[in-house]
Amino acid sequence: MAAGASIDNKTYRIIALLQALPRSPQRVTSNELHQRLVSEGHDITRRSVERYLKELSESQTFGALIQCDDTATPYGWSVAQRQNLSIPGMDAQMAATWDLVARYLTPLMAKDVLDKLEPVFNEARKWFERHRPMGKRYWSDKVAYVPRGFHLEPARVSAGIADQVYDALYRNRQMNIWYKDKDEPHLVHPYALVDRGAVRYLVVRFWNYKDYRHLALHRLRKVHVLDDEVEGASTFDLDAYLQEGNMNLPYGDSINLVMRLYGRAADHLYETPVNETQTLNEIEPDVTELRVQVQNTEELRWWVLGLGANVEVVKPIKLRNQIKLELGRGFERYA
Amino acid sequence: MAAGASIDNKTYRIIALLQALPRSPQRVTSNELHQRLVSEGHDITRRSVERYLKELSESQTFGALIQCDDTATPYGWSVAQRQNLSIPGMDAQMAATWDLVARYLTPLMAKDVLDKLEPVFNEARKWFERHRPMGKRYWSDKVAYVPRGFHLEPARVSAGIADQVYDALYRNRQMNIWYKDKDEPHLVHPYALVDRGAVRYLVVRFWNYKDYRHLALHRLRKVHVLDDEVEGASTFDLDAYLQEGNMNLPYGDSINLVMRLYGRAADHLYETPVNETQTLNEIEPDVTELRVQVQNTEELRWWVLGLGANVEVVKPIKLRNQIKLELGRGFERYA
DNA sequence: GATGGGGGCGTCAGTTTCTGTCGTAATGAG
DNA sequence: CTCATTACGACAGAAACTGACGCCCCCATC
Repeated sequence: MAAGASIDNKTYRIIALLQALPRSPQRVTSNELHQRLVSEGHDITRRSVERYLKELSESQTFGALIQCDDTATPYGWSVAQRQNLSIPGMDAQMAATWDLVARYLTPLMAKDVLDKLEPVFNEARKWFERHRPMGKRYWSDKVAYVPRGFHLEPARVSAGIADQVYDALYRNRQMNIWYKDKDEPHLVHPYALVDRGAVRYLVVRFWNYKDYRHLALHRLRKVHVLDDEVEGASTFDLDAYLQEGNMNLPYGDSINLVMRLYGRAADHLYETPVNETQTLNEIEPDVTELRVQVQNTEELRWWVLGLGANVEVVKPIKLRNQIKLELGRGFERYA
Repeated sequence: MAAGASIDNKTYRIIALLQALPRSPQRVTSNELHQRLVSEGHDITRRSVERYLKELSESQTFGALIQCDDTATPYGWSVAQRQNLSIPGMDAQMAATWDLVARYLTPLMAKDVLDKLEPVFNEARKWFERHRPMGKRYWSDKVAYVPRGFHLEPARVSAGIADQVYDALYRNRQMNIWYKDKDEPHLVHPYALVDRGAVRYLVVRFWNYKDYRHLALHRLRKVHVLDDEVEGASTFDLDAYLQEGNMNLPYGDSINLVMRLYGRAADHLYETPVNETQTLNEIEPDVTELRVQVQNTEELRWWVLGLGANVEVVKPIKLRNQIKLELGRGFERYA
């Protein structure tokens, strides 16, 4: 057949094989790989798979990429940690972008998630090393990323815990968890994960209970994924759940904010508006009026308070009074 | 030769070929590709390169990946935008991670940078579609990312501008720039890029001037990269430059902050500390004392002010007075 | 309008490479 | 100990790949 023909060819088989390989420390036997390729439509014998694997692992191009654990039979094949190969290859733009992404994410993301991206960052780094312009500065010495906002350290999640939680969540599996310093495990049904940057919360139902609970991921000491399915996984609606205000998330009512900004406080809003509904009017010298439709959230109050004496909330009256009260009580602390 | 043997084989040649292909809209001719492969040590005729390209572009596996512009001779070959192929392939973990990364970065990064990552995000998305569990929810319906902090829209940079600026910066090339509404171009030497999340600044020296200036990237209307080298590119030290306080960046003196937190305000600091020097003591019921060594920056003041009436700065006295003054002046606005 | 260089592509035959099959030795589980 | 499974060497037929050549077309230059 003409259609199948393109697939039955060493090159395509090898690509398929490489793509079927799992990342270490997972591994597969040649037998499993063979079955997988066959099920994908490749007409191939197991012997060939074995031959490919051996050849690839000894080749220059893939030698570092492919690992074989031959301490036990059957051998276990995998792709080395931290290694990656992309098509198309890196170029200056891409490498620079990954470099930047790494910097953006480092202060933000939990380390265990970041580790998953390591292979790609590594690929970019290797590109830089290979193309290092002689006697010149690295690209990374030319770009600085200094995020705004005060930085708190992300909570640390024990190694391996996150992997298993994600797996259970993905496959809709119940889990046994060891939480905090409790000794006995609890059986839970996981429904969703809410990432707040520094802390991740797992939305679960404990065995036998009806209500949803939130577990901070970094408080899990140990996890055991079971084979039993989560009950009602398909009917749980995360968006709705959050909108109902179940996690104190910044989903507030929509309000029409009117605020006066003094001095140069309004400058940055010209370039980085709150959102597309924003309008700015200079109502008198050095006083700019901001009108914008926003969610009335805890986050908004932080922002307004953080601007200190440079702003004055005009409307809504309720928010105005809240801010006024907060500033007043804050000032009293120092009396 | 045994060493060269592994490279002289269709599979490896094709991998090398694929990696040598640039991302659209850049493109290469078969001739250039041939030369490149030869220079990498592959012993191959141009005819074979042509054959490979044709075959690949018609194949099932790479058909979507490889593009050929045959409107003019010589043909221009490239990898399609938004397409990617990784080895090893995606798995649930990876796909989930990319999904998350995309969500982290979307509110944070400029769109033009994010577009560069699109191929990888796309690969992850395709994985989800292919492995969609029947009748079940998508992974993305199970994970929410709700970053803390108030969100402002990143400034928009015109298409193509950023690419050229990055290119000039990388290759140490002078540029002609059209800034704001000025009609004539200016000749500048670019030295570095400082990314503040919402806004990116280019550190340059104008032709003939000694001092460094900062240009907001989104204010550039047009850019033309020249072939002349930047003067003194290798001696410019970005870190030192920033430390000198040249950009109002949050590099402040190191201070020993002592602060009282009332009510539940201290709770989150137990899980997400400011940094490793932090200590927390409950000095009386509902009053926790925080001691930590931090940089005394604008960012810190925002954070403290944002916490409103729940905190009281004890030391240093100078900061205490600043905050007190700010709260007092803020409160007066509402009188 | 002629001309020439370069590029794309069809063809072909020799050679290389690849593949399935089979056999053997080794390994590990029961 | 036995048996199933695995890794791997060998081989011959089949498939594919390759380089060489030549033709035609396009475009730039004269």
